Amino acid sequence: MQNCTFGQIGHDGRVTVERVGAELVAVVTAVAAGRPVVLTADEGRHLPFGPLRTEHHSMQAGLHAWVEHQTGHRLGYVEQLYTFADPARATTGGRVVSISYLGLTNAVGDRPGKAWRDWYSFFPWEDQRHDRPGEGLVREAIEPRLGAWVGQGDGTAEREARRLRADVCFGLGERAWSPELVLQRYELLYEAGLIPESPMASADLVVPGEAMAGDHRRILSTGLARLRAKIQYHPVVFELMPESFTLGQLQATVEALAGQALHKQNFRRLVTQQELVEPTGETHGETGGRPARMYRFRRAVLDERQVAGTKLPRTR
Amino acid sequence: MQNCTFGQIGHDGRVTVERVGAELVAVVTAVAAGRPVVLTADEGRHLPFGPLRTEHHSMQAGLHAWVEHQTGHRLGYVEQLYTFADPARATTGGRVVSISYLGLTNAVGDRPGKAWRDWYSFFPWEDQRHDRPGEGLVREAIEPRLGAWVGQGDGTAEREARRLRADVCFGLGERAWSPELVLQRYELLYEAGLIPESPMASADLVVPGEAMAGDHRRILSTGLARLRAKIQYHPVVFELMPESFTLGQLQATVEALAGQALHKQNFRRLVTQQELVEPTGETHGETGGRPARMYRFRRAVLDERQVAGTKLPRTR
DNA sequence: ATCCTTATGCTTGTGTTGAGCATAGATACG
DNA sequence: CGTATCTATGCTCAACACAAGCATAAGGAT
Repeated sequence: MQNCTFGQIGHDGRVTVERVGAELVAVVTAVAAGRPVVLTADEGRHLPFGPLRTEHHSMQAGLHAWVEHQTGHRLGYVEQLYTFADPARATTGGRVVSISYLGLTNAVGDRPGKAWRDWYSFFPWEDQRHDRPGEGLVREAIEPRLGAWVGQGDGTAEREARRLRADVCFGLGERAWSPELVLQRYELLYEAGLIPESPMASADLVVPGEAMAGDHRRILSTGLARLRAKIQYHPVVFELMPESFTLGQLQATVEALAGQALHKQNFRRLVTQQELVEPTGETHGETGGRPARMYRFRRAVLDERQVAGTKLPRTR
Repeated sequence: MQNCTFGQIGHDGRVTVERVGAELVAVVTAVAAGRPVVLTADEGRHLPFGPLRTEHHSMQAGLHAWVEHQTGHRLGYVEQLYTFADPARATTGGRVVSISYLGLTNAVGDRPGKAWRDWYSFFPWEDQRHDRPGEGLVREAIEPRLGAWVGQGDGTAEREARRLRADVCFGLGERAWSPELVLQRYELLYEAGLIPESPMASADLVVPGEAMAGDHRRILSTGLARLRAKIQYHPVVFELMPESFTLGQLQATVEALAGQALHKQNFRRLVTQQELVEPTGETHGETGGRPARMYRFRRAVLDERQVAGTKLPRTR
């Protein structure tokens, strides 16, 4: 008889599987007028979530159907994020497994009880588009408080480790800011007690940014991190764009996600050179400058290559 | 009252969560003497799996404890792969959610009932280390059979799409072979009926490679794909290495994972230049050539940067 | 007419990467 | 002992990718 389980096996050789609750959590995002937004419920306190139901053919299908019903818009892209087994609920007998998904759509349709909220109202420090080097929330509010946390470490080695971690996460000292470290930054602030959800938090030291119930802000940060990483090697940005758009709008969308300003000329070269888009022939002249050409996404690239992304040319 | 579920809510406002079975599946790999191996059970028919149990503090902890108990070796690295809701079992009332993990260790210890199997006994076409261009299993067995599958498509458009997909997955025509498309290749072969697990399979057309029970070979291919992708941007290879090693051994390990031969001088330059390793001062002269210097992994890089990988310099 | 704005094209310097040549230090064999 | 052979290691060079900036085009506002 096989002996291949993590736990014990019943006498008949069949595996005894504990029954747990299963729920789906969705991080649905869109970009509207240069603002990245996420679908929330309960006045922004929750991400949309709900039980996995038997009639869902697959989990992805369930999420698709549900979001399209709720928002009236097609989900262009769905990807599984992570599965959490909430330890807090494990001991109370009713263990729950949360399976989280990232979904992208290109239009925001409102429904009662749901609201699109700006990403950066939950993570204000992640938006560095308008910060000058050496200014902004990180320098003014976060760096000094993390400095205090570093100083509270036990012993030199512990303080050194804390200093290094803070520097890497927030691009302090001579280090560069890495947009995709969203989750690591959230976890660091959590451990340092600078987040309201943290058990170690003291109200007067908390960093700006709206809290969410349970671990939903943590799940949201996982979603942002994944999306920021993904746009660098897979053309998912286009799921957030309308059918036709200007390169300026495309860049504004990428900048909204990355939280960083990009070098315009290099961004254009990258996009056009990779043949990710083709001109529609029309132009767009609403901006009070030279009218921009309109483009559409060449969906064929999704078949032609498995790797093709919107890399990020650095600053400005 | 909030209205934020995928399904219905009870009268008290609490969410009714369906109870499902939860099981953990492990893809545990090591590299021994240049062969990448995976831990299997039941004569290679299964990956190790078992129920999620209440006493597991977290799922990762459960996997760690379990594998260390089974193999006697420390798991250096554990990462969640994917969560599957097996649709086949959904309708029979006993829905099961499978949460799969990738684990890496640097030593193979045997226990009764478990066996380390070569990756490439399950996916022979993924090992191209010794193939010359234009030869090997892909050219001889897979390309012609996929050609037939392409020809069976309905209409020109469908045949074109099939041709494109086959070319991208297997690097046919002028396209390059992408090591990390392991899952896509498995799925293509499955759909084309060239895999024994497939319902469309005909015994005489099946491609070489051992089958596994259920979807375990699919889960395994997910693990390989993740690992091949990960070594390019994160220094996980070192979890598979002993404490000290030569650059030649390191290269052999990476080649075993990638299934491709690498350019030796460039590989060395990449590793040393990134300061991933430091010399121990000892040398190793078992190979009948100039003795190689021994190195150890600089664990500090894991803290210093979040991004640091073993990129793959191309062929030979 | 002048200035401001946005869009778009082109150039230049730097760093990364693929590929190959050359040398060093050991063993095997006549 | 000399030579062939093997692996390890160091170095060079050309092609390419990328960051950064300059220059020009085409519209609106005053």
